Amino acid sequence: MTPSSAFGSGAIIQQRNLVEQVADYLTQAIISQRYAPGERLSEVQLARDLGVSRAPVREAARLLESRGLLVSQPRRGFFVRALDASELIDVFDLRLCLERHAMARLVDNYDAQKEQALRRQVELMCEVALHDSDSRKIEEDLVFHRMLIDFSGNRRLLKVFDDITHELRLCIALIGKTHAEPDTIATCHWQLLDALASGDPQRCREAIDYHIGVARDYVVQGIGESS
Amino acid sequence: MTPSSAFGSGAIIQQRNLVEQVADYLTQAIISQRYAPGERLSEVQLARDLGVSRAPVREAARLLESRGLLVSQPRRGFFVRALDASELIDVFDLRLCLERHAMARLVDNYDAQKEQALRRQVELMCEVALHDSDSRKIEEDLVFHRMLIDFSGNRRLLKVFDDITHELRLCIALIGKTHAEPDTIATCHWQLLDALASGDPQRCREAIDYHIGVARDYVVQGIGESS
DNA sequence: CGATTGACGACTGTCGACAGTTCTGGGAGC
DNA sequence: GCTCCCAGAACTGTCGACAGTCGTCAATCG
Repeated sequence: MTPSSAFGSGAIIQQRNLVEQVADYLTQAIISQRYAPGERLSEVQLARDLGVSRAPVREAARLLESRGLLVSQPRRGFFVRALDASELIDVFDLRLCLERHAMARLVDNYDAQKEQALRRQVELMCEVALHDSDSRKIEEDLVFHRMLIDFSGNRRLLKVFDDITHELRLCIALIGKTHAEPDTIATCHWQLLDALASGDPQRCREAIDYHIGVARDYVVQGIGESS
Repeated sequence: MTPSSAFGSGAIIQQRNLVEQVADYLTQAIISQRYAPGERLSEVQLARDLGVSRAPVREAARLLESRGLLVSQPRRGFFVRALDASELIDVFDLRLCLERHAMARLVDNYDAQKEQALRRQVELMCEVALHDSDSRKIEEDLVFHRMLIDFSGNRRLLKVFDDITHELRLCIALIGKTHAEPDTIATCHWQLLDALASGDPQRCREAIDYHIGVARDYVVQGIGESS
């Protein structure tokens, strides 16, 4: 958690995996919109700024490309991913696809331990919603949904979710709006837990459809306004 | 430098993207099991064999890692992905998740053009099933399912499918069994088309559940035998 | 005055090299 | 004979350099 000012201006970084560090730096820079959508990134410039060579920069950029934060054009380099409304809808539709499936699998092997873990996370989210920053709220929300998918038991599903998580953060950052009010968040997520506890697949599906639908409409509306 | 003849039919390396070529070579080598599951790949060795430097080999390996054909361990290098039964089930469960969603979306905007394209593909598959090689059959089957997802209209969904396609090929190769008989293939896929034509979401869901379920059981049974 | 072209600069794709780490095989010790 | 340890080999992570390509902008031509 040390705010590596070493990354600020040409300082030398060592010790840990350079690729990982560069990837983290780039991810943060893109999410926080220090790089504008569509902006071209120069490998040489980046390498100079970070005090490393081009090799780790290239690898990190490829990694972020696979995560959907960058796009590459042959012989032209990397560009910051620019999401239009249509792509945004697709991302949330994919998210709905994943979470719907996870809920269906989860309701079949739901137990007290999982319920307690999820319940504690929602409580944490409610707490965070009152006091902390927007980004913290978003992170805790993502943690909840990641748990949902993790508990479904399909690791491959989780991997896909982890990938789109980065895109989701970008989406949320792009529209620049906070999540809804604390009580709204609470209500939405308690509904999910109630549905799971009921053991009724149909009810689970309706709950998650509503939940992701609300989030999607919220984001789509937001991008409509900001563009 | 040394225009190695290691590339299939002595093709010249220059001209096209080296990374892409190395990735294709590696993909083929892994799918065709010229590299055993779990086998370690040496960057230096590969670069020497292909007559290129390590840089494109590394990038290609990273690409295949993101596609699930290789796994990397820090400071130890790349290893050919070894799939156990559990991971295999997860992959097919993810596939079910994607295709189920695609069917649900597709049935809402189904039209004559899409129906005709799908119908033609099934006819091609029946034709191929009679005369061609196993790999060709598998490829045409994947083309059909890719069309299904493409027609659903969600490009992001398609990207995930394209990713797991490589894993699917690996799964199928690992169990070393052919697809079922031609008439079975035909029946299964006509059922999907019939369900779509009926416009009934429930029927679509049952059809795709059955279809992928059969494929999954087939592969899981296969890997149980081979291991 | 507008379109074309050619030179300049910047950048990507690719290469070989070096340092530190991991693996391997043989010898010493028990 | 078996185990442990150490030296050499091999490998990955990282670096700087070079060549070919792409974009830019100004000079030239119609």
